[in-house]
Amino acid sequence: MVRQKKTGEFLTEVELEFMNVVWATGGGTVREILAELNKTHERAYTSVATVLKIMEKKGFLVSDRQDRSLVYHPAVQKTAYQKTTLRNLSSKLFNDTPAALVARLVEDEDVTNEMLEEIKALLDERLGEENGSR
Amino acid sequence: MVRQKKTGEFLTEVELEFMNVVWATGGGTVREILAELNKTHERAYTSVATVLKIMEKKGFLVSDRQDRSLVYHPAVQKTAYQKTTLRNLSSKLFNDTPAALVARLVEDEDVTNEMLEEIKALLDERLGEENGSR
DNA sequence: TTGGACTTACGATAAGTTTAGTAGTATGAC
DNA sequence: GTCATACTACTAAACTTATCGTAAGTCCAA
Repeated sequence: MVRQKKTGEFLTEVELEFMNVVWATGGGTVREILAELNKTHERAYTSVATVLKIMEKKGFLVSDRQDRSLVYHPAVQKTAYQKTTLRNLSSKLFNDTPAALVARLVEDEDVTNEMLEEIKALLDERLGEENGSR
Repeated sequence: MVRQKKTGEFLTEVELEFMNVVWATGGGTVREILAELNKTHERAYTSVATVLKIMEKKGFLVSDRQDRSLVYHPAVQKTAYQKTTLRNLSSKLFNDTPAALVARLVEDEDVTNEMLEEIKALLDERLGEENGSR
């Protein structure tokens, strides 16, 4: 039987690595993105160029031409992607209950009390906001 | 160049679907797992058998033989897998700051105030626990 | 003006994913 | 004993991912 996986909804491992660079820097030429990536992991120029092209086709990047070079920019905001990813994770692995997700996060010994307080502050902020607005 | 992706650390889309059945039921024969899966998505018997075998090789499942049939069981607890997944997500997409993750979660309009209160309660529980224990 | 340097486009390759067919083996009914 | 049944093992096909090489075009300098 023929497959037909709906592709491109989420970033692959490598694509995410690329995207993090683009998000952090705001984008740039293949050469510039390559330079940034190679700080942690050597890759050939053409490898980077190919992946960037694929990412554009998938809608994660846009490009415009400056001189002879393509300049890539994010087409999706990091916050938006974080949101869809969390929503997906919540639905696929946490039964659509975000509280369960946070519960697991909170269980992690490596999460410090400071972090927890920080998280609590965020919740209070949102809760207070809601009450104040109605 | 040869690729050598470190495979099997995380479940694929389909594997996660399978694993959710195994976690929910505690496991069973290919026939039983197939029956459960086919409630939402028709698949051939051999497709299911193949994926289960791969998952065993990857270490997500164990099997023992009962009569002629293989009976599969989870080799990894759901909570443990949730934890590694969250840790990975936090590191790759949230700069290793779980608070940022929760911030994005809390922003989601579909997360109700009840859920938020529930989350807050979890935090208080863990924070109180820590204080009491030292 | 020609040759190097740089660029993108395209193709190749190897491995992983997802689906399912076929073969071979064992069991139980008749 | 033989035949249908049911199971696993093996194979394969189509597609995605990740890597990189080669070709072809453009531009600048000697």
